[in-house]
Amino acid sequence: MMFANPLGIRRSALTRRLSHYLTLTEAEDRALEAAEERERRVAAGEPLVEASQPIDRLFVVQHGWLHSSVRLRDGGRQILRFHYPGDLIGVSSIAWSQAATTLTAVSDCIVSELPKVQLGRLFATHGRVGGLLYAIAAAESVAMSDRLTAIGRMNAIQRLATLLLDITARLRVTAGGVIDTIELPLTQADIGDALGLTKVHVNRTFREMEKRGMIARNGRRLKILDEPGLIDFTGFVDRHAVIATDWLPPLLG
Amino acid sequence: MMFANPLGIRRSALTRRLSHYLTLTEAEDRALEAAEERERRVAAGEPLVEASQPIDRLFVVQHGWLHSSVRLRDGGRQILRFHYPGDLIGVSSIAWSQAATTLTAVSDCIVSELPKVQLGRLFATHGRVGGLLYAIAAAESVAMSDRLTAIGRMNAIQRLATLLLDITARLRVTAGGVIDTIELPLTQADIGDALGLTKVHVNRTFREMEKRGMIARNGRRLKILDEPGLIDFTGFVDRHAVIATDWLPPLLG
DNA sequence: CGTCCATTTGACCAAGCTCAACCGCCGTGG
DNA sequence: CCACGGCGGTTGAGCTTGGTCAAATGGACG
Repeated sequence: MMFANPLGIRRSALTRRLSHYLTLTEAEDRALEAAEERERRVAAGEPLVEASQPIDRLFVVQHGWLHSSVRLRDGGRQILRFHYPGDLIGVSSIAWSQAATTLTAVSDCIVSELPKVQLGRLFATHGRVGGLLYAIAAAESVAMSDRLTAIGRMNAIQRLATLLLDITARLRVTAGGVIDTIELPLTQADIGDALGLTKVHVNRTFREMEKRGMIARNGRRLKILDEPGLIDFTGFVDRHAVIATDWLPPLLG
Repeated sequence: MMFANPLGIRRSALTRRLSHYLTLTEAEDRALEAAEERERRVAAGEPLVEASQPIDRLFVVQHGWLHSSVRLRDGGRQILRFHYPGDLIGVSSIAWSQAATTLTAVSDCIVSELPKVQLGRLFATHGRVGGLLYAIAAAESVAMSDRLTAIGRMNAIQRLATLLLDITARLRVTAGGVIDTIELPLTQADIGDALGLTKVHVNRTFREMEKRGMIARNGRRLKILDEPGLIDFTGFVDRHAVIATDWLPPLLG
């Protein structure tokens, strides 16, 4: 838990995110907060969990960015997803007792621990919350399908454009307001590993997008100049803004 | 439900698959069977659901193969996943009220319908089953990460090899026994759309694998000649064989 | 026997990769 | 205070993998 919690004040980023989608009962809120244990800090670039390491807990991102990745035999790397505040991460360890992916901090991070056993308890006693977690997992799975589609069937410019649009859309969920400028803590090598491109080609693609007036860069600050145009160009769909919860049953007694 | 169910006889493929991972109580078993509604047949090549079509239910594959895919602006297609008996599909409709992907029968199929509302009820009343569904979703998400990695960072031979290994591994869950020969109902164009390759290059890659003695083909019957070799060659990991359930709480009451 | 569709093959093309060098910024140590 | 080293970004030259276009083959089925 974050600490003794007079409802509404300084809750876990997970609880805050969930109540963004669904009004939680006091009991559900308390159960969620109680499931989380001590916090950990991870400095930018440091690993939180290494692939194939035994693990019995998940993590909730409270602050900062991380990514999950895998290393290949030949030294290559694929970045699978980025994780933002409010995300429940390390989910692959639910299905097995070892981590399937490496979790690495992109910026300085704060995460809190959520033991699998606590999650199991949560599913058993607050099934509605379980259902909501399932829905969020489904949405994230679709977001990953979008990345798969981009890598499988789009050229470099479209891949990069969808990534930038996706990051912006996800940040808006947490930040609330209207954002069109983002501070990218990623290196071009990171972006390449996420998009299935080399860092050299990521660089050329960035410059090409600038030349075409799609984006403007200033250091790692990046501004999307024509978002509707990019959305049309890539067929991007925002998977983060809304999630249906109408199918969850009304509160039990 | 399939029909009135004296436990153990002719249950839904979903119930059978779940009990492969976890011993279900009689109540859980009954609730699962009751959640499913009428069955539908879909002929090979026919769509079951079209992307962006409004939908309020999921489907359980009872028999046959399907795939989920998206179409691109330029006419291209990306196949995201294949679905086999025992799979709960159309999960993207949980997060929204319309389908995110198109579901198409690869072979002649039987599916049964599972309304979202029933799923919600299942989560609320049988949280342990909800947790198991969550674990399976997590495993499938990792399997999709593997495909992402293959498309993003591997060459054509490795991509095709991992796909063949993955299909074989998944079929073993349902079929039980030791399989090294599979009947592929997919065209080479389908395989290309799943791997981010053109059908022409899929063909060349198949021939190259034959030439190297990795596989043997006879019509659409395909035999993997050196499975350990291929596993080593690709770094393949079987994501289907086992799923941890130890974190789920013991039965309530 | 003809039609349709999947598979196969060839010739040529191009997006993105590799290798290599260079730049610019920043933190560190002398 | 400045020199040095390292990392990320930038750019060029040449190459490779896989794409494109087009045509031929072959099997299944009415």
